[in-house]
Amino acid sequence: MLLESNELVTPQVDSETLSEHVFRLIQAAIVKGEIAPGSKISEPELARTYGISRGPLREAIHRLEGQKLLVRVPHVGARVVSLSHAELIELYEIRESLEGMACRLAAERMTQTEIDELRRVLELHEQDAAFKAGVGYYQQEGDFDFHYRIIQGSGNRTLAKLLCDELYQLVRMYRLQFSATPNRPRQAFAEHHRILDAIADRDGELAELLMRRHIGASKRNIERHYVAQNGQGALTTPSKTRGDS
Amino acid sequence: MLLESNELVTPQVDSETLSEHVFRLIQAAIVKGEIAPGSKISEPELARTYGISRGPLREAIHRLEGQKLLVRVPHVGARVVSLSHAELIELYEIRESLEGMACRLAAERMTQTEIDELRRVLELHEQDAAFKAGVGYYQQEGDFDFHYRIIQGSGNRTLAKLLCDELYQLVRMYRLQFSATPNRPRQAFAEHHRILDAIADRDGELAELLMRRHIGASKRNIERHYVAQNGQGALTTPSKTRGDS
DNA sequence: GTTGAAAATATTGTCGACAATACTTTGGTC
DNA sequence: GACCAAAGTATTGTCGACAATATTTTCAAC
Repeated sequence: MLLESNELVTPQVDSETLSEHVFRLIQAAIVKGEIAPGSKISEPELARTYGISRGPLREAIHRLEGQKLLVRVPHVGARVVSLSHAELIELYEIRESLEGMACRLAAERMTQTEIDELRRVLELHEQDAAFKAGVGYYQQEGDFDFHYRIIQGSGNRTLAKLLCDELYQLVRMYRLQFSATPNRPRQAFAEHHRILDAIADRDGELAELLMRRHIGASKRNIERHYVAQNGQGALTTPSKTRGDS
Repeated sequence: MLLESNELVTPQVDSETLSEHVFRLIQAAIVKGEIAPGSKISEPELARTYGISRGPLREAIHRLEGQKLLVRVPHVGARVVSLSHAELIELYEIRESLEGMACRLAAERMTQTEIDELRRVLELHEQDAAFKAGVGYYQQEGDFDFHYRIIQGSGNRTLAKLLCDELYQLVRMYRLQFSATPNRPRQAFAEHHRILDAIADRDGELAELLMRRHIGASKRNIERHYVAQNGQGALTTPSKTRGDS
């Protein structure tokens, strides 16, 4: 009840709509795990928390539902999504397909300077990865994310919006859990490098193939984690800020 | 069997939420072209039209925005989306990728009875296509749609929801315009047949390849239409049933 | 006649209150 | 003690009204 970690009450830019503002706030809270997966969304409580009325809040909730971050049941309420193992795999199959296509297009359409920048991003990662030597190489935010740059480089803005603005919110929710696999970071880095080479060669077909294998490897990595850890059922809280009952 | 075709005006099943109801109503109206692409959505007017208050209507609008059927500008209002030529092509690139993946998965996972049913659907289409002999072969709704069946057969429910419940609304909006291309129907039918054969052979790789080429052909068909018709700019109202050429 | 500013109008954004539905608690019966 | 029913409580769904912002109209000046 007394969790007052909110520096968020002040809508500094008031040109922005309240609904829009609270939409992004809740979105971030869900992705970061501050609101536990599967937990119920109480409209009166959230309205009090953010100091707004239920009107704009409900509009935000409906948008969040569209982004698949919430699941709503009429007359009952909304819960934060909690992907089952199967659903997470399904999500990765979609990524495999979509990012494969993005990578092919990027190989065909990226400018030379964009490719050079991408190489620099990878070098940056290498230094960072060299530090941690095995653990924690995982995609930074925005421009520093290898995948993000390629998707943008595809030139397909609709695809980019779909991947970066929508599906990736879900992906990020569950990414942290599996980042600490022994060899995976090094391997992922090597795969990134080979993808970049294919793009630099303007070999769209190969670039797509490599990207699909890259994401397929991540998928298998998740599957391995799954059989290792718990037997079945839904995945539980990726970052437990608090226990819920 | 007497059936009522006017379940629109009266929300007989009041277990359904008003917002949900009007959401589907407006969605259908947009897809059918009853509300012209690019036209402004007036909240007071729509509220009067459907006999509801602005609250639920706004919630529906926010969901529609998430489905990319509306474009909203804060403090200004919402307009029905009007895809530019480039955006329509981008949409088909996404379909190419996603339905290709779906087709591969379907080849691997569909049951034998599902495959048999799919063959029967195609035979049904052949009879119908034989009638019209060249024009008008274009995907029926739901279970009778070849693509729909394959997507469902992929076993990836997340993918199926994304394709059938969301992207396809947009696709349907613009599908009618290009249905009357001379040879395309026959060719499309032949392509469907080859895809089915690949699925029956359990050849996922080939099935994916063929599906991608199939949708790629549709894409090129659209591109051809575009250069033939108008020089540039956004596509205009697909609503009118009569084909203008 | 055109341009620009200011008033008037309309539309969107937000709120609090009420109705309808789901959930919880209470109490009674077997 | 367990199970079921009814009252009570809480939450979601809907509404009408008001505030804030955009758009249109009016009208004066050049």
